[in-house]
Amino acid sequence: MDFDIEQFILDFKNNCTRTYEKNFSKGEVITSYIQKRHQFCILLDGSADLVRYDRNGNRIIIEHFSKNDIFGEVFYSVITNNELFVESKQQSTVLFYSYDNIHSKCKTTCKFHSQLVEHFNELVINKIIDLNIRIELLSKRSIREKLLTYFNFLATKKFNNSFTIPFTLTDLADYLSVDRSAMMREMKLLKEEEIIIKTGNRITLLQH
Amino acid sequence: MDFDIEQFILDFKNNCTRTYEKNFSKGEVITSYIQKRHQFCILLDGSADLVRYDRNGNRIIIEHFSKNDIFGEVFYSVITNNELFVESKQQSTVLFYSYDNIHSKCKTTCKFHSQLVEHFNELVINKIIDLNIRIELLSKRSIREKLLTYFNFLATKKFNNSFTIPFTLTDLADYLSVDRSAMMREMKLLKEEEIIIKTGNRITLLQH
DNA sequence: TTTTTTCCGTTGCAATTGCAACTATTTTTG
DNA sequence: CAAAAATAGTTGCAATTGCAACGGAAAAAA
Repeated sequence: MDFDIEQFILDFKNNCTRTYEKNFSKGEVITSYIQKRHQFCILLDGSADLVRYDRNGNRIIIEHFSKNDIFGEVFYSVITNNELFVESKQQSTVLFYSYDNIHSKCKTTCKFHSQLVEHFNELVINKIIDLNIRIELLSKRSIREKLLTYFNFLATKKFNNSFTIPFTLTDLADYLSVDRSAMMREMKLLKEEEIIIKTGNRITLLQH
Repeated sequence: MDFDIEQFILDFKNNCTRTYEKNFSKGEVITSYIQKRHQFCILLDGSADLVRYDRNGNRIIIEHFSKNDIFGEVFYSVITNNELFVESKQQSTVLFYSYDNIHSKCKTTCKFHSQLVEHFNELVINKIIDLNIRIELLSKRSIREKLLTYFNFLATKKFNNSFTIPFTLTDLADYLSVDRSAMMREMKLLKEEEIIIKTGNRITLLQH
């Protein structure tokens, strides 16, 4: 993101009358995308997942949100038959913002809203990048490839071959859309073949 | 799309000096997303696929484009390690447009460019919807589910239980990221179990 | 600090899938 | 039109994966 998101949020909280803050504890549903709410949310603190449950009861994690991430139905409108939820993964604080039309400026002199209109494209394009990463992961044909692609992605992001998985392993399986036990089996093999070192959620990628 | 894309393209071709048209025959690469080109393309006629080849030589079809679809690296920037290509699937005509900064208006009185800035959000949000559909498909755990989800999607789009697959079956397998022969086997089972009727590329979904 | 719940780690087994290797059919091209 | 290329359709077999069902460790709640 090219602009200062921290300052952006501060301006937002101080200047916009259409916002409110709310706390959520672990497991609570922050919002759902069943009908249009003309609202979006900024995660001020904590973490949350965008999830879907399909007819077979499988849970799919579409995206993982952490501090300062923005989510709202503008990014997901008219997608699927299934219902989408954002679930809090821990004690989280969320800033809600309601709008009539996201692309038109507030009548009032709301500094935040002008900034929003200005930077909306950036926000959206960041979403697109996230979605494309997810497609790349899901399009891999084996669990091994999915894991290694994801690990490589995390390593690149951190500029380090050691990193911490931002999910529980159970959630990682849902994110990669594979069976958890099968994923654990594959991780075990990756360890045995000395392709990775794994200590809990900390992974080190070894050069082959 | 809320605005008249046909009129939009017409204005574009007639008024903007930064455009040129080019024809492509089947199999030709229209553009690649290896480096930034500050350019995007409108498919005036024909069809094309956005594809990626991974290290194992698997081809993955990310998106399928038909008449009037817009594509360009603004939608895919900074995604992956792999190279992305747009390949023409048949005799196609493409309108190229180069820009310095997609969000700033032309210095000249280019009607097209103002329209573009105005409608860019819509275009991008349509992209997001496509990407989400693809994620939904890829996140299904079995070939059967992927096929049925895709078929349901096509049926919904056409308001009809009968529809034509806009891919060759070989390409459909790449789009769903599954082995072609395994997909064919699954289709055969779906026919035998009288869940679908299949005549070439024409599918009818039967109510269970 | 117990108790409860969630998460991790494992394994046998059956089902699904990918791979390879064909033939048949359709489409394209010289 | 004939030859070549692409696509469709099959099948056996091996590898991978999902499912189910555990026990143990860790984290959260009481």
